[in-house]
Amino acid sequence: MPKSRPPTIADVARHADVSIATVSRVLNGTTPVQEDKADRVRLAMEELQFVPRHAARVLASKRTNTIGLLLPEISGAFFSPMLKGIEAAAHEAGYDLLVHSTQQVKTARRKLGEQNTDGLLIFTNSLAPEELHRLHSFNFPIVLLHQIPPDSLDIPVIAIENKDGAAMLINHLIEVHGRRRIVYLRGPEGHEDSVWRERGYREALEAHSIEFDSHLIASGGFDDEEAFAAIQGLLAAGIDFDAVFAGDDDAAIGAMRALKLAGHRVPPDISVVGFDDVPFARYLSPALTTVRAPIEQVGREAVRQLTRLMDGDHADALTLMRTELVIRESCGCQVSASAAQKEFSSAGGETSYNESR
Amino acid sequence: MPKSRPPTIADVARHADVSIATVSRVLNGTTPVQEDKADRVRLAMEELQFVPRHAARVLASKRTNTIGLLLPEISGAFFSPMLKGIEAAAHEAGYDLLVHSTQQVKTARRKLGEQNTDGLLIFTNSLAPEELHRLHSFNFPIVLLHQIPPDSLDIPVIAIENKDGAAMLINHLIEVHGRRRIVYLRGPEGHEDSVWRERGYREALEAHSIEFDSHLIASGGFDDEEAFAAIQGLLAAGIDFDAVFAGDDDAAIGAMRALKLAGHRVPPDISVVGFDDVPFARYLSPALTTVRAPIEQVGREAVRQLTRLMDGDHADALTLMRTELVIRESCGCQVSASAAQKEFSSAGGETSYNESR
DNA sequence: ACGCTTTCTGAAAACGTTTTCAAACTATCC
DNA sequence: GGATAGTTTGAAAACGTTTTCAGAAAGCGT
Repeated sequence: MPKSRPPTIADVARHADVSIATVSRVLNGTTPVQEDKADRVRLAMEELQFVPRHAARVLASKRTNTIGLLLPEISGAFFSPMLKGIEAAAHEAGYDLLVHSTQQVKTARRKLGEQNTDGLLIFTNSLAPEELHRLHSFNFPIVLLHQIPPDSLDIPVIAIENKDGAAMLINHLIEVHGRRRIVYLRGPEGHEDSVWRERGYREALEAHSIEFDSHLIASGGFDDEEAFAAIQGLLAAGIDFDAVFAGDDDAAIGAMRALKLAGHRVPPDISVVGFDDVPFARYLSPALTTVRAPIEQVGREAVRQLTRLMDGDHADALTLMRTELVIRESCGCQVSASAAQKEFSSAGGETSYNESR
Repeated sequence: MPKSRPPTIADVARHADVSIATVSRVLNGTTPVQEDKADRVRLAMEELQFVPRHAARVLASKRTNTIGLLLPEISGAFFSPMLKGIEAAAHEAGYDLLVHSTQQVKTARRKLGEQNTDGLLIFTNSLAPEELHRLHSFNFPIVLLHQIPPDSLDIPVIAIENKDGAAMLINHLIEVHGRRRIVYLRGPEGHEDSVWRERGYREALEAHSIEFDSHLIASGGFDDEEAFAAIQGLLAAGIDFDAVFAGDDDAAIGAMRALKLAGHRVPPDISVVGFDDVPFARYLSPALTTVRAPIEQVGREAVRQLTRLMDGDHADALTLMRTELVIRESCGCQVSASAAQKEFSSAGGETSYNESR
């Protein structure tokens, strides 16, 4: 007997001498089935190595059991923990994960939208607003990451405390290290995180009666090369500054590099701080002072809200994840030996430090 | 007229006054259709905002247009470029990407295997050998990443030149820096990359008539914490060594940290080298000497081989990606200003350096 | 005009599940 | 003992495409 085609539910039914409906029921546990029959079915499935055909289930049940993830691009140290959180949470909730990086928005629309996914996780800038409108118009489950919905659509959002985080950083630079001319390196065009961080930056300046100086703003693109170039530009233009708040940790690297190359000492001459606390931040030298964003948690939380939506429940309109100041050395602090030891041996919080000036 | 349910191909057919078969044909371009009819169909699709239902297509056509990616876990700096390459290549080839991290192998089997995916990309250790056997037994398209198939099954493999890379590194440590007692930090249990790197390590020692000493082998787990602990263990045990070949860059970080904490200077006292050249490697201090693995390329190549297989063509049994020695400072070399400059301003190759001893 | 290809087209049969509906049993209660 | 309520069950109808098959229309050489 040639094992020609993979077994279907009908084969299982025949083999167990029940109807296909019964097989389906033990498969899904939708309706009780007599124990002996159920056992026969399970045995048959095992023997035939039956694997349900996903497409058929989807077609019949109208549930895809899949969630889609839309991203503008996969890159940076930021991405990995994020995906890890999303994948783990999706898995736990019983969903598959379809990943789409949308250099070209068009194709994404066709494949992930509506019919082919039970819900969508959408990262900043990865979908055009009109498409968002369309999906939202028929209540398709969506959760936005790091992006407030356009036109105040009521789509749930997961974001981090950018403004507060930035303000903590700037306050520290001003209050502890006496910095007053602090450069801010913006992130990519239209990136919301960057906008909020700038807002925190400005508010912190204002709270200390330091006038905002637009010469101190440059574009670092959340990218090491771009930040490098930006700082070189500032230096070449003769702009005077004593600290750099890089848009994120990647940009901080570029900034430090440019400063060192130009002969400036970081931090005694110029402080540099980042944002995110990606894994390598603590290993730079000087170790990077930054703000810790709970990236993996953001991913998990996004899935949690999305599953609520998919279950027909109500999701929180806005989930703002707490950020936490992480003092290391690049701001000018000297981390005490014990604190360093503590950070090094466990990945725990690091709050104890000594001021250097 | 209440817009109750999403439009189907039948609605489009009615709207354009053709049969559903014709709609299907213009959708897929399988058979020529008269221009005017085709236009009517396209118009109707546009007006009705028709989106083909993936599940129905899959069911009818028996092609899922999806490839699955199986990983043991999502983590480390290594992962991001890899996924980037895979996603991009899959996208270009017209496939969707389903990502599964397989802490629990069972579920993965059900959802990704055979029927629900056109092909599978399988990363080291993420699938049990018997399952591999089963899939292979009916010619299911599979490509293995960083893992030689068990029992010499003829499943295509993408791997990197681990042995040569490791040997280059060790040769450099011996020949240029006169190191002779070189620690090797193994990766996770059963990780093939680690095995090959160790082989390169041993061969390089042998080529220089240095006897292999098992005391110099420890387990670093491709992980910064584990490597940290391993080096501390070695130090505590009073093992004498003058260099550390960490299993990968993450482990190198941990090693450097442990050494510094114990008061050893890296590199004058002890050289440390890594493997992979993840993005942050150049930013450590001392900047990490390592071997560059073309991670993103590995991902792209894997997809390329897999698509061949899925098209029924023959794939290359083994694709070995070249690795490249990247000399920086942690081995003891002093990168010249111009070389550093070059590396810093472009991400290009960095081969020029000065020896320090 | 007449057959003979060639090109397009529509009806209808898959594809493999879930779900609805009603029927067939089994208890349970008076 | 009979009626009623509650379980389990199977037949058959979706689900929305692709694909096969045969027929209609159109071109073309004579």
